[in-house]
Amino acid sequence: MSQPTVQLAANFIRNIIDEDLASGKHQSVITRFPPEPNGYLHIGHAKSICLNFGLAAHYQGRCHLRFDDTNPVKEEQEYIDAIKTDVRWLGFDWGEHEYHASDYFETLYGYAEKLVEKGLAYVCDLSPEEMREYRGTLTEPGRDSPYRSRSREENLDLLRRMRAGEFADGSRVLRARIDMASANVNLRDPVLYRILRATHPRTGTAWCIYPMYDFAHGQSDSIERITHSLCTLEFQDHRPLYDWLCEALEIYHPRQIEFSRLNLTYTVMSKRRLLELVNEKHVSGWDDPRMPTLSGMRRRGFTASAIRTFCERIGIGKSDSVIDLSVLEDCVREDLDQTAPRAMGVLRPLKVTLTNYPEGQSEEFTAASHPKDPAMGTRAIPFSRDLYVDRDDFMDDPPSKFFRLGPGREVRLRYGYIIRCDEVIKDRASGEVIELRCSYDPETGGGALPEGRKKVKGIIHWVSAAHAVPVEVRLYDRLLRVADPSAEKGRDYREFLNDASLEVLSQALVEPSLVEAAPGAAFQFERLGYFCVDSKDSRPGRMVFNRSVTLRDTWAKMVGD
RNA sequence: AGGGGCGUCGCCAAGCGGUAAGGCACCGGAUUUUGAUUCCGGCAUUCCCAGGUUCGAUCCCUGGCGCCCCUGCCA
Repeated sequence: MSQPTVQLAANFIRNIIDEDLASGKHQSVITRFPPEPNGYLHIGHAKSICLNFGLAAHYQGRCHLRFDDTNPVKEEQEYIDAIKTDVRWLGFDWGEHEYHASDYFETLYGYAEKLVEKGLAYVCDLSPEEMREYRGTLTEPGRDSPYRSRSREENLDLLRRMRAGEFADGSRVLRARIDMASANVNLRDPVLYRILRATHPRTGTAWCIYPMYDFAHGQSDSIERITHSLCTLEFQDHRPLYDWLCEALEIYHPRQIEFSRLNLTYTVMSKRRLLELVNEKHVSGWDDPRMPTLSGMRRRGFTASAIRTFCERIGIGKSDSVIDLSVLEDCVREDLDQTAPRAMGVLRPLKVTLTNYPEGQSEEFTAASHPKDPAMGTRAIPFSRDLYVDRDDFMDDPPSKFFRLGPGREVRLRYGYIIRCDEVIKDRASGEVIELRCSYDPETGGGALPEGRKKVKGIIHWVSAAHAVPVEVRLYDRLLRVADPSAEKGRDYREFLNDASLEVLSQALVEPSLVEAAPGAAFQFERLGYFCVDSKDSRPGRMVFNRSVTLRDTWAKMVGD
């Protein structure tokens, strides 16, 4: 697999790398994408993936895929597999460089003994509650643990027995001996190892002690000779510890650089919240098309290319940001406009009978699959007396600017004839419009416009009743009703879930050329939006289409959306 | 006086002492058998505020103000 070309806009991290290369500090660039396999990847991860792999590609270095698998109680093989699938789908290749922090458990343990031998770590018997007490607060210094002054010999003995499984879970920890009075809480003798009897997806029950993030991440970076270790802003306070450990251990010292994480309007991005949405059944799963997960977006019909473009456009910085969903949607439209074949589909069918078209007769029109790309070919569209158009394209009492059907109004059927609405049939009881009786102009087939005939402004899509394929269409909308739930102080994002985020249309009809469409295939339903065949629920006899994104709609905007 | 960050157009974001890139959004207009696409044009005399240094400051200094993160044996 070749790396996709990733355009990299200027950003402060590139500036740092340029300086490091110019000064000779580094000859090449090695980055890494370090997910914890405790959930599915989301678009925020895509930002990190594109950054890390993009930088590696740009500087002709390399990027490792490394699983930060140091907490077996939360991590699962299912997530490891899904993460690899998603990174590959996004278009990146880590080659031989797949690593796991668990690959380094033995080395990491050796580092722990080294720290003990240098008098820089000790085994502490404080309970979690006691430790919290001793830690102090943000404004008050902590106090030294009574176990802080154990001898090296005793610490080494205790550490070895911790590893050997002689102590109960949670009864002791290994701590770095730094400074209980530090203004940076992370430096108040942070825990390095805890006792935890859990089956690890890769190491099974080989270990009963596991290193903490702070004692695994930087060390793994060091082992892999990562030059620039990029992470999100919340780790800034950990950098002094990252640096302290590299110095104390006297090992290769990568540079940690932090950037701001991605937030998108109308959704949530943390794995914790996404897990909640899944567990509480607000969505159908991690790959629900409303989820900001990569698997959800893929199923929604967003392309890897669009997501890469998005990650390039939003840039990299250090200020808290919330990116407008429209940026992502624009990337999706930009990509799909070029690649998606056109087709016609009617979402909410309204019957149209052409009173002057012979019963039993039919004909075919040839339609281009793409208005600008002849190479995409054409398809045949059957036409007959009985048609369906979308209910949205008819108004009983339309304003003059409404260029569609209404009593006495003329409109062109896309690729077909101009028709005029002669009669509106309503249900006697409900008053609902149930049929339009129209007449067609035989001189106007396939877009023809006879001399002297005035052009009609409106063009609408349609399907032939006898030829159309009944399908299910799922319309998706924003997950939340508010743009930025974090701005709603003291309120839970679940209060803002959008009840209308999924609308299932079971009566939809599509043109017959779509029966062959494969799962995942994307189309533009003309005048409506981009749709793809659902990769999970679509069946040959009952196809399911997901709306990826609507087309821009200036009419909807005019009438006030 | 707890520590660490951030503050350039509605949302992102370049900019690194020489007189405010770009994208999205928004507003016009042209083309159009998708009210789509495409195409033209508009959109920060101003960079959180106040002082200072300088011939000149968004970029340097000082002092404010606002927002975010940190007290897991999570990552």
